[in-house]
Amino acid sequence: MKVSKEKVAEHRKAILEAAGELFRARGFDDVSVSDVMKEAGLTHGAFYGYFPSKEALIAEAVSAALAPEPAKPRRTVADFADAYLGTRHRDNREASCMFSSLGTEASRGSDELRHAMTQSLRTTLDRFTAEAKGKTAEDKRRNAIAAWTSMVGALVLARIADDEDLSQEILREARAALPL
Amino acid sequence: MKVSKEKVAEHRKAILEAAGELFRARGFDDVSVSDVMKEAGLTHGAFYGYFPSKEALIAEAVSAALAPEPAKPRRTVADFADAYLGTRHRDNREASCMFSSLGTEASRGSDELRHAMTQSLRTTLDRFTAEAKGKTAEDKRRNAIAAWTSMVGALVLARIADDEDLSQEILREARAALPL
DNA sequence: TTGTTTTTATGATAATCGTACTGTATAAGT
DNA sequence: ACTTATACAGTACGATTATCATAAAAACAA
Repeated sequence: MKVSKEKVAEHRKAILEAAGELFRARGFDDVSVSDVMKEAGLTHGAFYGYFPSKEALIAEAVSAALAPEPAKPRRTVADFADAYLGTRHRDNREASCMFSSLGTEASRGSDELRHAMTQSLRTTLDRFTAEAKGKTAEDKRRNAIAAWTSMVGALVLARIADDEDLSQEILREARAALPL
Repeated sequence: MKVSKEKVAEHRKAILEAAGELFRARGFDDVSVSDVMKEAGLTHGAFYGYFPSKEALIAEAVSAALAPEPAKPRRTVADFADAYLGTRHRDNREASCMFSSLGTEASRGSDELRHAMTQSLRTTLDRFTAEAKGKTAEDKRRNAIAAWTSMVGALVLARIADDEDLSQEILREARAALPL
């Protein structure tokens, strides 16, 4: 049956949100279109009225999840790093950073997906550069790159480690070493 | 037909090598058992005489690829870092580091897979600690963690970036900032 | 050497699952 | 009242994992 334009907009948003969370929690390949639609409260068949393919959904869902929320109060990079390298963020995969949850898969993804992530990468590095340690602009930029690469790598490694002590050590020491 | 014991050992090794390369190049989910067997020069049906399941293959293939080759001459960590953060390594996925090529997928993998990678992680951190900057043992360990997390993160991000300049900048600056 | 047993590779097949498409009922929008 | 657009259920098609019967060669014993 036909639904109102508001409902259509809600459904589209629900699909994107469900996809963003499920992909981060389980990866692109282990989440089916049917899983996403179920999570969004719709049936499988309705999907192709919203997106032409799963690949298109992936690109859009990641873009949507990377877009900064306008209402969000601006934190300092140091506060952001504390939260990023915390066990809460490590364990909350469905709401976590795209780079650390889907980074290696994304590098093999579509051009659209990689482009969206590259844009976000630039934004993050610029923000980090403004608050990084260093006297010259070059030093700040270098430290921003060192900080962001270490944060992403630390979260990836902390999630692989099957030893809680080692996992926490990685998060803690990576945080302490950040040139912020 | 039956084959000689030597052939069986060769076939097993070929399957593990093919799997290791294909998984790194394309990810666990986009490589089928049939793909692996074709690459190994065998047919699909023979697979289950060697491994009980694809999941078992993943764990063994990753373990095999992580095991250090005995014949390999020992490089310094600094030399290793130069090669690790080079474009050659970035572009040679099938022979590259497991953490940077399959890290986010591995974190969602089987216990066996994560355990094998954790062991390798420990070994790498110990090796880095011995050559890291720092006066105290704590400083060295912290810098080893900072270095390894940054290296893995840098390679992941450099592979996502769809802009060659940005990708190279990440590799170059991450290398320059390493506390080695 | 010769016959027997054991083991492996093959090709076919079963069972399952995923993506994408389609017809129909139904409700919104005009 | 009429047109349009959407959700649903069902289906087609292909791909994937795993199993099996058969053929064939190695391993072994006499």
